Amino acid sequence: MTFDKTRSAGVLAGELARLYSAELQRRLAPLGLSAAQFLVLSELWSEDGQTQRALAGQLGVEQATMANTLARMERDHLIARKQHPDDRRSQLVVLTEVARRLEVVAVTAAVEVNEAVLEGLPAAERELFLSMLGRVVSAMRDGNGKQQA
Amino acid sequence: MTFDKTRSAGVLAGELARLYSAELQRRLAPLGLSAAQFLVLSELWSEDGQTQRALAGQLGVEQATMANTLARMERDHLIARKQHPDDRRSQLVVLTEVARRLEVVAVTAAVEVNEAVLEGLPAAERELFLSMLGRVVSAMRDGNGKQQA
DNA sequence: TAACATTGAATAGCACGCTATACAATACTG
DNA sequence: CAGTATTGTATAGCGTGCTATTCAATGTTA
Repeated sequence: MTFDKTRSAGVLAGELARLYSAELQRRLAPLGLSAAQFLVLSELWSEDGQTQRALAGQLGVEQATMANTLARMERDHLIARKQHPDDRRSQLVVLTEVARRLEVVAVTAAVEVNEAVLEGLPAAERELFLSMLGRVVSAMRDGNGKQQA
Repeated sequence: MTFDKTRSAGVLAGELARLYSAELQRRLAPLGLSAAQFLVLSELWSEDGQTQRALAGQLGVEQATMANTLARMERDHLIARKQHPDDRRSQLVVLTEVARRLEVVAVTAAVEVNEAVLEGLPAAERELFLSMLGRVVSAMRDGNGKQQA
């Protein structure tokens, strides 16, 4: 009755996630960005002026988590907030000039770190690995393991 | 110049890790255990009476992280501390009776959650996926992406 | 329209990662 | 042996995830 963490997909994914985010953080730190902030920015680079709830939905985190992350990003002058035109509860999150200028260099760094991760596998297996990861995540997201659909 | 998070091994691993740990947490909560605490216990079930530093090493977390986790586990009566026989700086972390009794049911739950993760893939691909994850993690651990060896 | 439900956001409080420090005990070295 | 380095823990402070709660604004409906 033992648990072999070296053969646990969950544990291995957790360790990979920590290693990845440490390395990305190391690369982004000179730009004044963290890994989580980078993900928010990458959504805004695709489409500026989104709502807090929309951003949380895109990245799959809770609204409260996004609220805190955005508060830190506002503090660090990466984003600003604009009144929503038709809903006074809501605000639109917009990029600052500074954040807009970081796109190319930050995306380049992130792409490189992701390539470094895949260097642990022979080139021929890399696509398959990404596809498997994607399928596992999707299956898990639509309620794998939960009784009721 | 965009970043596709659906094809980023790091982002996908992070999401898988969060989904896994939420599900495991859901299963372990009735036992009074969290996912991180389960990992510590699983080390102690293999070998009781380890040092804090040894536990941190086994699980690949920093000493400070382990110190905090152990403090919570002591608070929750899952572990106790015993004087180290030959080193007065150090203590041995030992299981409580309560924690010893949780082994079978907790390991069963964890195994089931890990099986649920793999259900996202056809049976024939599961071994390969675990092997790939393991190789990627190992490569990353021994300084992939870092300049100096 | 008045009452109720829903939605967007903020906040409190917790877990668990991290780095940086501090301190005592032990080990090494001149 | 004295002085210095190393080792084992603890603690402070922070980021980023979570749930639960609150509050204002908006929608719905009797």
